[in-house]
Amino acid sequence: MREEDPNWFSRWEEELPSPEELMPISQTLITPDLAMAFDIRNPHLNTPQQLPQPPPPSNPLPSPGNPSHPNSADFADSAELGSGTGGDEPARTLKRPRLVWTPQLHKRFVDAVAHLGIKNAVPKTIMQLMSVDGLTRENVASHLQKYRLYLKRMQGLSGGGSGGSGGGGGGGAGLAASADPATDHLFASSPVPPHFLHPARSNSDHFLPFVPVPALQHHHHQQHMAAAAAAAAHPQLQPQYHRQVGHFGSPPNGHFEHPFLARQSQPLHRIGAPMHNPVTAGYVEDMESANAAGGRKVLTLFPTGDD
DNA sequence: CAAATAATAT
DNA sequence: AATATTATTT
Repeated sequence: MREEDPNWFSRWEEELPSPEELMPISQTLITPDLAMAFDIRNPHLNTPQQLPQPPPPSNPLPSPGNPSHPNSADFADSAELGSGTGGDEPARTLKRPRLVWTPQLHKRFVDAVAHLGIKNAVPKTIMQLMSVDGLTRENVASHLQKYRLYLKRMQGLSGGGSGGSGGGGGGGAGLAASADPATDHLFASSPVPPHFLHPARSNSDHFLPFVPVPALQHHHHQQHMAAAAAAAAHPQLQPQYHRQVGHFGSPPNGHFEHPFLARQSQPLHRIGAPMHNPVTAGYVEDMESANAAGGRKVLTLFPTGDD
């Protein structure tokens, strides 16, 4: 029932409404310059095939790496924003879009945590190991907080079973049984390493996990979200995308620079990670566990084949 | 002081 | 409910 159209990719933009269709409102409300600066475009261009992955909030290009579209420049002539308020430094109060934790992203998250061990699994380290462009420490921290609650919740109802859902949707994944559909969601989609649930005792914690974070470089290559999104979402098809880097650091002011963060490359494999427990290896590393793990049809990504 | 965690806000 | 943001602790 799925019309296989491997070419949809080459014409995905054809289905999109014309720029003029979705542009007017934004510029009516705010100045065009500002609109452009924020890259305000259609908030709901969400056909059955869109990229729900806004992790790279940097400067999403209005047009993908498809030079076949002459109108990509459009209003992008951009001179400089003399936006009344004496705009100058890029240190504007920019707000990056909410990060959406897709199953794939979460998978990477869990992988990182698993490899680090509960003890070393702190936001900063996790973030570094994930090596996902645009991911901030706060993003991870927030997610981690919720993830911990999730783990706790499960510990609470371990064993009890007591009728009810039990195996959830008949998943049979063999791993953590979900309490109920309303309680898990994302978390249920990724296999939770067993040792997460119990105080992994016999575990000679290792030394530093060695975080090979390449030095920050000052490049401002434009890479649209699709790349990063697809990359983060498709660890399997992970091509070595470029690593665009903004500047990140700690200004003497204690203020953050603009949110143009970037870090990438470095496929999370077995680095100097504490992965030795036979039982631990029960979970998969890089595959569509989200889908395979129990017939759960997650994947918020585009219809890359089936659903 | 930076980072982590807890608490709270959107 | 899912993330962000702030407050408090380490």
